[in-house]
Amino acid sequence: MTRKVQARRLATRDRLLAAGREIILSSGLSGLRTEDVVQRAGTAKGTFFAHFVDRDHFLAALLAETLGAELAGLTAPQDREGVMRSLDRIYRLFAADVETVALLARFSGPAGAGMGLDRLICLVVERLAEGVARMQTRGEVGSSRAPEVLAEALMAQVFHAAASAQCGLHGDAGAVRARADQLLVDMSEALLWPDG
Amino acid sequence: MTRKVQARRLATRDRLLAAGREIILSSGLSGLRTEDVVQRAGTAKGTFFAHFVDRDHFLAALLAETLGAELAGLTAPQDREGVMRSLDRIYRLFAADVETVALLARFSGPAGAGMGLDRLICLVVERLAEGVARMQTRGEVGSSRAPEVLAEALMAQVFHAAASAQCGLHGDAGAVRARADQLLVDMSEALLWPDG
DNA sequence: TGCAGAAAATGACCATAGTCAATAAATTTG
DNA sequence: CAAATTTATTGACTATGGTCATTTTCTGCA
Repeated sequence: MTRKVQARRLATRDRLLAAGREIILSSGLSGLRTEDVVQRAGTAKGTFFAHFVDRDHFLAALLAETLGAELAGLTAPQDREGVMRSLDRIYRLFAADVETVALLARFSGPAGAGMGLDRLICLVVERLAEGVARMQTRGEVGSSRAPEVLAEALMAQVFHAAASAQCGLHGDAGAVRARADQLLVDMSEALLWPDG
Repeated sequence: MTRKVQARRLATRDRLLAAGREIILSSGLSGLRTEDVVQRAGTAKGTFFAHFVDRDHFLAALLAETLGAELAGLTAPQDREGVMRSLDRIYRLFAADVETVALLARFSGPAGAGMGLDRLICLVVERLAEGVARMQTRGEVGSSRAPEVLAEALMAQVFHAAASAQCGLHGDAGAVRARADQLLVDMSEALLWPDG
């Protein structure tokens, strides 16, 4: 017989996540080691993996928290400038860390691992689609394509720009970043305003 | 004083790569363990890391070989159908394996790690740009955006579709894959032919 | 209340990527 | 050619993610 989840389990999970949050604050996503997490949370190693299938799923849960908080106030963009502002905001969050890019690549697709990150991305796409749809009715964006398709295509540009921004870990990082910034603008505009 | 690279070193490198190739053939990218590689190549563990900064760089080198061979015959697409054929071909290669997607996310940007994979992607983008430029002169694609931008945006769609296709490791894999396939078509067409 | 069984937690243990001081093999130089 | 120097290789060692049989704690029920 399957019994209900005990409060103890939820408390443990929360302690693990809280520990992870603290560690990330000081060491970043890449600097998080499971050993540190369980020590800080006061649990055994095995407990960690009884709650999260692997380190990446744990990080994804934390990332979803962070991004969720940052993107909570995201509203459907109203105009050209609004779209570019929104995209840039999301892009900056995504490009913050190499691990962020890797986690998004692994978990952000449709039917993701269901740990929150995928749902968060879906939500962002929906917001963008709302904005696009509204602009389509106003004739500011071509109407021959579904707003959902355009919105997802925009997200693809954001992902790609974020990945590009992180690829240049050697060489002139500033130049690579600048190129990625510009790339996002150009690609997104090409998608929504193909005629200028 | 800096002396030239010894033939011995190149031979060792080749043995490592050859070993990796064989292993991948039977076990796939994900199944490759460095221990197996060095054993098969008849070298020590340390030698492996004296040649490749980490496992991923090694895999990237091998992946570049494979993709390079597969994409050697890629020509600039001539028309609408040609573009979609090319994109689909690249997409299928990228979506072949979870590790492939991860490696591309890490190494394929501009100023990548310089181990061949990044150059390969640049080459593919150039080919696409050629095709796009030719179609622009014929008026089959809008001319207000640089062909390089459009080409890179197309690659972003391919990356995203490939990532999406791999996200659904649980659930109905076939349905997830089908969705990713369609997504690529829709997003790419929206980019090049916004008016239908 | 106490017992059967399920859920949760444990930590010793394993797998594997990656390091580095030591050694061997080339190459230059006098 | 022998010593000096640089390049290449080695393998024992570390770091860390992840497993699993065992133990502990909780829950429902007679």
